[in-house]
Amino acid sequence: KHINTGKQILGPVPGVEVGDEFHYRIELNIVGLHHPTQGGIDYATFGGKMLATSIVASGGYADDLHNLHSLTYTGQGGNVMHPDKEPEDQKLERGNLALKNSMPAKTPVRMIRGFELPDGRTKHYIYDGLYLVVKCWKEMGPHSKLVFKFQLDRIVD
Amino acid sequence: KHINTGKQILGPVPGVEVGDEFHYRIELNIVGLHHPTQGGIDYATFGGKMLATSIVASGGYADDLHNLHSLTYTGQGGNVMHPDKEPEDQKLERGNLALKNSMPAKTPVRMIRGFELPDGRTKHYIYDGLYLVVKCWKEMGPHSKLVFKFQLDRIVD
DNA sequence: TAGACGTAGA
DNA sequence: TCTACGTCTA
Repeated sequence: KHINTGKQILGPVPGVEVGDEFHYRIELNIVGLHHPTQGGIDYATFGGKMLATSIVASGGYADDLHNLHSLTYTGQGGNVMHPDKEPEDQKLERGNLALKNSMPAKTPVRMIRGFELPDGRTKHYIYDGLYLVVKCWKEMGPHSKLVFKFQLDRIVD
Repeated sequence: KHINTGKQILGPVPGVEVGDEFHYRIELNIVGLHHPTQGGIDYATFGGKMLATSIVASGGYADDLHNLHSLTYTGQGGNVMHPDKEPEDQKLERGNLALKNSMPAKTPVRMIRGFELPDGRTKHYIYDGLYLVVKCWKEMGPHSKLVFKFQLDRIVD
């Protein structure tokens, strides 16, 4: 199997097929599918432009899984994951900025879906192929703070 | 290689040899050497008595590595690892209690040593064999709070 | 539900 | 130095 070179790439990762299953986030890093061990959005700069390379949708945020080929992904930040901290507006930076740039650039984003096993406590991850960001907008979250939303549709050959 | 059955055992783990090297804490869990993914002291109840099964010495606390066959291990708790929180006396509970019980019980404790690679940021782990708790005491830590100390010596055949 | 000698990347 | 859709056990 392909071993992560540390270099960021857009599109498919050699040696990883759609449907491949992983047990831990660190495995996604090792094979080069998705580098952050906790962060949901991976990105890098290509030709001076920050673009998203992959996202993990594992239920941490209020994503909307329309069907097997389209979903709405929630941006990061704003203390959404920290109920004890003060909620804030999400900012157009880091992963959020990268996902926004990926829309006009029409660059592919690797999708990894996290899911709970029947035991109800173990989580696994499946590589679900390439998607495009087709829409992005801001909306009011449950705490009356701004949250970014990104619609991604599967790339159909 | 042996796969973790979830069951706690005292002494050697089948399939793991002294000197075996691991890249991640989760690997120690998978092979059954040491179950907590962050905690330094693993323990379980055997015949109604809580005993330590393994410890990881990776530099997080102020341990004292006398030589390759003996070291002083610092107990857990007291917010030692949380410089932003208020320091407290460590309590004789959980891992600390298990290590204390292991001394009169003379039961073996698996030792895993963590060390930084030459790159100065990556950490690996080596299984260093079986030790006995030969001494335990309390002392005043740098914040004038009580800290537990445990001296462990390698079991020599 | 919360604590724990975690990890990688910006 | 800090953030991040972690991961395990009690």
